Amino acid sequence: MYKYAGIIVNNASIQLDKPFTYRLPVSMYGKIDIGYRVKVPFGMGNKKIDGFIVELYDEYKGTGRIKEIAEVCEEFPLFTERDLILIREMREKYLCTYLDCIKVFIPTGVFKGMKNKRESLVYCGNMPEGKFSKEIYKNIYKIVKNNEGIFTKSGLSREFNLSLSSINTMIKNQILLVQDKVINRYNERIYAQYLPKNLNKEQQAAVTRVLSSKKRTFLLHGVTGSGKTEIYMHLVSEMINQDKEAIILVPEIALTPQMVERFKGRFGKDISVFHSKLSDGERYDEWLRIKMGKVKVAIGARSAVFLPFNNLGLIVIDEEHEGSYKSDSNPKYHAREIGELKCSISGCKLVLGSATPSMETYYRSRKDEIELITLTNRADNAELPEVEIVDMREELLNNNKSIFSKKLQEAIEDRLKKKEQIILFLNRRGFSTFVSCRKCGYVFKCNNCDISLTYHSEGKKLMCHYCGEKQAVPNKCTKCGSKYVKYFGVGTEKIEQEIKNYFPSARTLRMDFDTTRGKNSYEQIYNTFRDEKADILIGTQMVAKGLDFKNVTLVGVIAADLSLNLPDFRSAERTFQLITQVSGRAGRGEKKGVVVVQTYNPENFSIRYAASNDYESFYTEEIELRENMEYPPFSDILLINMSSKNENLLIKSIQNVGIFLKNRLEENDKINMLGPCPCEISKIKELYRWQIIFKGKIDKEFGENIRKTVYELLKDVYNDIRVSIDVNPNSLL
DNA sequence: AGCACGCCGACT
DNA sequence: GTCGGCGTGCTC
Repeated sequence: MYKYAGIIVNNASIQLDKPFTYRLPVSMYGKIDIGYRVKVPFGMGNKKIDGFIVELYDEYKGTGRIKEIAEVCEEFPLFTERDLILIREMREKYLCTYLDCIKVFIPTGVFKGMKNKRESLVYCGNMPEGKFSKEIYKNIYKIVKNNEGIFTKSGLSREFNLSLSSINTMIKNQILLVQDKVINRYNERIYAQYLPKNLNKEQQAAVTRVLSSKKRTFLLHGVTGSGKTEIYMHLVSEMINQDKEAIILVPEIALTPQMVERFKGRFGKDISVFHSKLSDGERYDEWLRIKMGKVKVAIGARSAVFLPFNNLGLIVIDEEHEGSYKSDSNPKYHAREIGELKCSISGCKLVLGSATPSMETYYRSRKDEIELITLTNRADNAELPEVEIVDMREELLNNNKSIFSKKLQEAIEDRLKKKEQIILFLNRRGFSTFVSCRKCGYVFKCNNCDISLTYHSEGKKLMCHYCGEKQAVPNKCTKCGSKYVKYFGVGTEKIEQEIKNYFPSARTLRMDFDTTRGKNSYEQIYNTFRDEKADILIGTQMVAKGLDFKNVTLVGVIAADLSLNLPDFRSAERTFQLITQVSGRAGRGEKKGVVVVQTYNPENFSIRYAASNDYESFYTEEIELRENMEYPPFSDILLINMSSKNENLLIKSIQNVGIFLKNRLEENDKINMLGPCPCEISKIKELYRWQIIFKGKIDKEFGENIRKTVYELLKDVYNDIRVSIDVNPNSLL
């Protein structure tokens, strides 16, 4: 019989990141287990705080004084022993605390004392006799009889226009009864059915391979439009047949309405949808529904990978190359890595899908750690679009100073005439992306960040895209006072204006961060374009993902180089992915699509191979670069980022850390240290930013060492300096 | 992270 | 002689 428990207390301090031993009161013997939440007295004041049970033992051999657990919070554990394995792994891998890792398994509602929502529903009681035989009471009774247990008192009075006081009188005399019932906060809408489609041979083969192979992880590499969603759905159906459960991860649930609609339409009440707009209560209810085994399938963004299924058979990660699968707050996990860990712990399967797999994943499929399944055809035999690269330097030589090449202009005109639709992609919002003085060259910068300001024509303000600060439009240079302030660089707002100049009759829609801020604005834009009430959709990344419009036959990439020139080792990969993804929006119906890619680097390999839809060649060239430079997948990167409002203190502190770690690294020739140096973006929201990068084989021992050293060295300046440690970060900016 | 303890200066 | 400033160190 367990008499003692190791408990992680709910306190975010790293110094408390270890189990504390508590005694179980006799009344709790045999009643609690790993994963239970309890209240424990903690500290000198014995304040009651939350704790989570991570260990259980029969006797206590230590010497310190021991306190007793005060109470158990829920009658069920919040995480399982299997989850605990994952919690331990995550803590070591991502260099964070137990508590960070525990919290991802638990909906926030639990900590706010969230309970099941109950409502008092009205039922019929004794027959209305005596003074209740009056018509108004009989009428109420009849209505309740027809709607027993459906409405609350106020609901009845509202829906049927009944007198609330009459209802109350009837309740008092037990003509009507009231009973508490747990209700689900989640609104159970019925969705248009989405029936299974017949799979083509390739799709069928993919399903069979996933189900029959002994391997656990699969990469479904299929061209855009190859029908990966339908494969996922067949796999999920098969799981349900086997009485197993499935999780579908999508990059950003708000941007994949089609995928969500299809899954809802197919799996109806068996599916749970997690999106960021759910309230704490709704989230808690859905979480509980899954825990109680009432739901078979969940679809959601990266955190859905932690949902408490009991008999998980399948995890699908769609568009696995997407950056949003990496968390940027602690634990800084990657959903793909969690998926794999989960699969090895519980024996389920992991299917990664992408038209443009990440270098890491494809590399591993080449080494046969992952089973590669390739889909070469579009599902309903639609042809891949034809892609043309336009050299914008030549446009300039031919005296075309517009942002549209001649080719693109002609193509737009042609589609407008044919009443076909167009998507124009530019990975930058706003009107002009920087404002500069022509006399002295001064570039207008944000006061709080090391970022040049973007001019927004809506609102006529200069805006910082990092902190959101707005400045009035300047009429003279802040530095030299000259009046020659000019606007440079093109954003989506400018494209929209230029389209209006060139094609005044065209109906345009803009889809970017600025136009999708409202609650349903994304859906509105999406529906308007789908219903063909607009001709041209202009947008940022948002238009590159998942959109499936049959009438789009032209996609224009306004400036393919933008993502290429970022000082980040993933910029070529990102460029290839973006161009491929956005090109895939063209020609999804019966008509063939055309893509025009405008660039100043037409010979760049990522642009060239994206245009020829040649993933293999892109991979071959890029992987060689990665190997030469020792970047992932040939190494790990550990990023220590420190920031502070106090620049001097920051530099002093990080240099101190740097010297210490450099000395410690001398005996290790497998790891390189870069820095300390200022980050590429050296200031954000008044915080100066510096970083140290480690490149090499980062094992758990080395990671733990770094973590301890950094926190130890910084403990005196902890209030003034923020530290972030990120293993394999998304970017190094 | 909190919170109590403790050791100094300004005040009734 | 007391109130309260925040530096220090511990939390099963």
